[in-house]
Parts: sequence; C-alpha cells; structure tokens
Amino acid sequence: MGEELFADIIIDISHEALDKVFQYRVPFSLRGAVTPGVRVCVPFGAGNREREGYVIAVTEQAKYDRDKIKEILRISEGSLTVESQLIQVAAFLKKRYGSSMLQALKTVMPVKTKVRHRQEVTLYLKLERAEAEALLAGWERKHRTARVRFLRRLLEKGRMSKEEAVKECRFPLKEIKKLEADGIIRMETRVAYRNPFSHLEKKEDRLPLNEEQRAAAERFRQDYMTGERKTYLLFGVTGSGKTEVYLDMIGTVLAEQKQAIVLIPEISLTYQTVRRFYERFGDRIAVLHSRMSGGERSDACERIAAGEADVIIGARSALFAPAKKLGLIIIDEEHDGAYKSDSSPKYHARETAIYRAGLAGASVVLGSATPSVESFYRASQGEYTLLMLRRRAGNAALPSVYVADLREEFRHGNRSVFSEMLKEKMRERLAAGEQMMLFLNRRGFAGFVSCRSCGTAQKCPHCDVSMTYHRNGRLRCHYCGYETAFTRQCPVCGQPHVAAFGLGTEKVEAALYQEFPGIRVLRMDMDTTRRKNAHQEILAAFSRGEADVLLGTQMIVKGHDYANVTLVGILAADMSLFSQDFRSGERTFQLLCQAAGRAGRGEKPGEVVIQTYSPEHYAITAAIHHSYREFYEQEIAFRSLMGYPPCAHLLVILVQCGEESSAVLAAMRIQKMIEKSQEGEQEPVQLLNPGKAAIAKLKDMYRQVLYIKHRDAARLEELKNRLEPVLEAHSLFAGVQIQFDFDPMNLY
DNA sequence: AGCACGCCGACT
DNA sequence: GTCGGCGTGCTC
Repeated sequence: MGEELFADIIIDISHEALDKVFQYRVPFSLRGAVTPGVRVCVPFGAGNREREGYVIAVTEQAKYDRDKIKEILRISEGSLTVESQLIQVAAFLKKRYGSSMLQALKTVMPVKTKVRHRQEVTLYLKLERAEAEALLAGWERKHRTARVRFLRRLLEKGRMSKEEAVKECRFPLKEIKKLEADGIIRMETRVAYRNPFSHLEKKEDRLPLNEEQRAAAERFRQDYMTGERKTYLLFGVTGSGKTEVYLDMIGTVLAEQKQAIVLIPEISLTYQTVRRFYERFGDRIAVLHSRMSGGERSDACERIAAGEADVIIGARSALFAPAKKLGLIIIDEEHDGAYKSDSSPKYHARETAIYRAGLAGASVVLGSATPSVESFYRASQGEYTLLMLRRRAGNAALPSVYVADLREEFRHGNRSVFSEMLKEKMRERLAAGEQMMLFLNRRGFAGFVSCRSCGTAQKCPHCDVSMTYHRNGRLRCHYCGYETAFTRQCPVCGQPHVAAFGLGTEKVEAALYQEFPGIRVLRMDMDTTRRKNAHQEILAAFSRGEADVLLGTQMIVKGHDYANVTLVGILAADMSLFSQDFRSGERTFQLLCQAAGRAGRGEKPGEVVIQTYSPEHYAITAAIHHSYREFYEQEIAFRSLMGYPPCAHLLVILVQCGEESSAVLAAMRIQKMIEKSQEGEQEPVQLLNPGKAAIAKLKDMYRQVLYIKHRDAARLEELKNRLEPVLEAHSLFAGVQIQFDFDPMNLY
C-alpha cells in the first residue's frame, strides 16, 4: 500500500468547456475518504484558484506528468448532492455491468451541454440612438474593435442574447458587465419553463381503493413511516388496479416532502398513462422520455432538481432524474425487457433502482401481473416483500381461454391463418358489433425471402441476417436498415423463383379481407407506426370504434383498456417458444397473459383463443389457467436444473471486430486467460468455448461470444474486474470491441 | 469560467 | 520601445 493514489476529477459540472477529467494526488490523510462521487476542493488553473469538483475514479496510475499533478485540498463540506449520488450510481454501473467510467457517466448525467439556455439573458441598449452613435465613433477612433463590433450589432438588431454576444460577437462577459455598470446597456433575465400538460386539469375525486389495494398501500405506508426501506413486489393480476396503489404510495411519500420516480416501459408511456398521474398530482409531475426535445428535457430536469416537480414519470433513463429528496422508485411492468439497456453499460433498471434507492434512503416497488422469474424468486426467498392483488377491480371476471391446436387444424385440411374456432368467434363478434384484437406473437412483420428453386435465403450484405420483404417492393435488413429492391431473379441460381415466406401482419391483414369481406381492420406494427403520433392515432381510432379488428405485434398488448373488446386472438402462440433463449418460456407466458388480459375489460365478458402447435407446453397451459404459480414452479425447476438465472448467473463477453480473424483470436485469448485464472479454484466458473454469435455479423462487425456461468454473481463480477484492465492494456485487443453483459435478456 | 501569453496598432 | 486591448488556448 505504499503506492501513491490519484483521483480523476471533473471540475465544474455545468460547463461544457470544462467537461474534462483532471487528475489530482490524493493526500495520505484523505485515503479511503476519497471515493467516486465525493465532492472535493482542488487548486485550479494558473492562479490555483479553489474550485469544487467531483471524484469519478481513484487509480494508482498517473496519466500526466507526475510533477504537474497537484494535490486535493480537502473534502467539501455540506450535504450530499444529487450529482454525487449519480456519480456513485455511475461507478456502480461500471463495476457491475462493465463499461468505461465515461460511458457510465454519460448514461447517468446526459445532456449537460446547453443546459443553461433556459435562463435566457437578453441585452438591450439603454442609450438614445444618437448618444450610442457618438459613443461608437469615439470607440472607433480608439480602435476598441470588440466594443465597436458589439455595439454595431446591438444597434442593428435592437437586442441580443448573452449567448450571441459572447459566442458569435466574441464579446467577453466582463465587458458586458462593465457596459451595464456604465449604464450603456440593460440586462434582462427571464426564466420560462414549458409545461406540456398545462391544458389538463387536476381532479379531486378519487376512486376508492378496494380492500386488497388498501391493504397493500397501508402495508407500504406503515413501513415507510417507521423508517423501513424495502423492495416490494406488487403482484396484481391484469386489471387489479395497480396504478391506484402506486398513486396512494406516492401520496404517502409526497406527504413526507419526498420525491418519487415512476418507471414505465417506453412503449406504454402514452398520453393516457401520464394523464392519470396528472389528474392526481397536477403540475407536480415531470415527464421524461426519449422523444422529448433537448429543451423540454432540460426544463424537466431543472424542475426536478429545484424540487418543483416531485413525481417523475419516464422510461428507463428517468431512473437518473436529478431528484434530491428521493423517497420512492416504482417500476411498473417490472418484467418488461425494455428495463435492460441494450447499449453499454448494459444495466438493468431493477437492480440499478435498488442501488440508487439504497444511497438515497428510498423504497422500491416493482409491479407486474406476470413478475419476472428473477423477482418472484427473490420475493419467495424473502429478499423482496410480496404484496398481492388477486381480484380484478370492480370484480370483473377473467376471460375464458380456449385453445386451438393448429396440428389438428392442419390435419383437417385448414390451411388458413385462422382456426375454425377463431373464425366462428370472429363471426359472432362481427354480427354483435363488438370489437376484437388479433395478436401476432412475432418479431418483424414480413417473412424472409428465399429462392424456391435453389433454397438460397437472401441475406443482408452487412449482417448475418435474412432480409425481410415489404409490400412496397423492397427488402430491408432489420438490424442495420440496409434496403434493396426485391427481384424475382435469384442472385445465386439465376432462376426467377424468389418469393417471400412466412407470416407477417401484412399477410394476416390480406387474409382477413379475404375471409371476412367488408371487415374493418386497423394494422399496428413497425411499418404503420413509423410516424411520430401514429401509435396514438391508431389506438384512438380503434377506441372510437372505427374498426372491428386491431391487428398487431407486441405493441398492441401493453395496457390499453377498450370496453368493447370481447375477443382476443393469439395467432401463433408458440412462435417465441422455438428460440434457444432460456427466457423464451417466460416471454411467451407473459405475452399470452398480457394479450389475454385485453379481453373483457368492460361489462361484457371476454374470450381468448390461443392458436398453438404445442398446446401441452407449460407456458401455454399455465396461461390458459391464468396461473402464474403453475408456470413459475415449472420454470424455476428448469432454470435450477440448467443453472440459469436467477438460480445461477451468466456473464456474456461479446467480442466484435471488423476483421473476423482478430475477433476469433481475441476471444480465444480471453478464454485462455479465464481458464488460467480459475486454476486451483475450489469452484471454478463454467466456461463455454467461444464461438460465433447467433448473429455472427452485424453492421460489418464479426461477433464472437463467450458464456460464463457461476452460482455466485460476485465471482463473475470479480472475474470481469480482473479481466478489464488486461483487455485495456494488451495490444492484442486494440481495435477489438469488447462488451460485457450480466444475465442477458437476449442471447447473442 | 478565468487566466496567461502572444500579437498588433498607438502613443510618449 | 512599451502600453493596452484583443484573440487564443489551457487548466491535472
């Protein structure tokens, strides 16, 4: 421990020009106290003026000339700031999921650029025009070029923003202040927050909670008031009114002058959802989502930081909202895959929320009708506190679920997309003027394209993926967006037999018109929702009764209530069961339950038809019985047997390179390093040989993947931490991209 | 942001 | 020469 310690420090968070990392020596007396997130005082610049900064990392290596490195003066006094908390979260992301500290910081504190524009300062001329012109002539004689340039422009335009003066006119702030003091110009500061919901009204009347809801909310309140901070799993069947419980819990926290963050999967972050919160909390809410402009986003962040907004609603990244007095984090639909980031650091919002809550002294509530196997496992281990809602609000009955065995249908000569049972039930609904939803459990929209003569499937030239066919006569790559024209001529054998295969929403739509002439269909998929508000418009049209059928992919199943929908058809329930992914059963079960939950939300009872080739699979039978337990018992047995999360943990190392041989070599080297590190270990990690990823090439990068398994997550983390510095330093890995992923949501 | 340094025209 | 304002670049 005789080594010197150095700290990486960011000086002033608010300035882009200083958005750089500086290194300082850690004095011996401050060892141990200087950790990521700590606010410190340092000498800065030529005059060694004291400035505040945040420690983002502590290392033993000096990255600069050793004798140019100054020493940290002291640790700043005062309360823990949000910035400090968020830097600690970034350090957690780096350590837990593997990424550079810079990447981690960027995820946690985005857009610090241009943030201050909201506080617009405008400059006006205070003198009469004649006076100003006389002054200008005087300065011209004295060759005060900067002043001349500034005053000319101001005379021309009448006013100027401070930004413009400093940046475009290169007129320093000091001079502006001097001119103001001399009574030549006038400064006006204006603060304006945009409120995108100002037209909505806060409602005072509330739905009374039923007994179960009240019990859950009360349990939370009791714990919160006695200072207990826990993680709760709110397990409520579809339609049991989880949102009402959330609202009550938020109320509890707000009454204690604390703030709450509510996470919602991006796709269900709609106007309707936000409205429910607005009606309860009025303009105390702030919304954060990816489609916001930079200005709107920074407005929202300012309001949160200033404590003017205390209910923050947003998608995954809202987890990093600058709430100073955080009391509660709610994760709605906690099983949703969108809570796992798909870019490095590949963090999971659930784990990260629990970490942040720990720092802030806040509680966490995870809500779902079909909890992730992970969360239910933790709840049954007593790690999370389970809160149950078993009844649908208003005691609406659960829909009746029927199975159509597609193998039988095929045997009886039915080649249509729809089973006899589904057709009959659809006819009934059409006659009764009721609505239905048809759900195609399939990623993508059209089939892949192949030659019937030689069997060649057309692939994207940049990715190892089949191209998909679109009605507009073009082929598109799902992964990189590459497009090309569709031709009947096969590029390999030259025969004109290329055709599109597979079942897509477009095909189903065509089949609907054929089977039910005159039927009104709204199709919702990646194609029809490309436009900005298309999503909302389609759903609104459907709820106005402008169509008999809403046909779509995953996106139609998320939490929309339509009283007139009495039939839900799931066209191919086992599409997702066939993948190799260990989560495929879980995903299928969740999708079926959610889709089924769309039926019978109103007064009329609902029916569900599940079409499948494997009616005996437990994910499907459990969905038919509305039994999470039935599904969970089987699934956890499977995971335990196979050593999959949550019973054991997986670390994925993804190696990417434009050169295939470099990627292979690097992956093999990593394998050797891991094997070596495990020599003599009591319980070594299980290592699968490196190999091509399922998508072996993506955007011209060749992908190799290693899977590493161990019962104890800490062992994998330790392994990753040991590997990381070697990968950074070794020249073999230069030009090779290496990403880590813990307990992945999708296999590679 | 603040400060130093180098540059350039103006003035003693 | 050298003074003062201006522009540029650096700060561990």
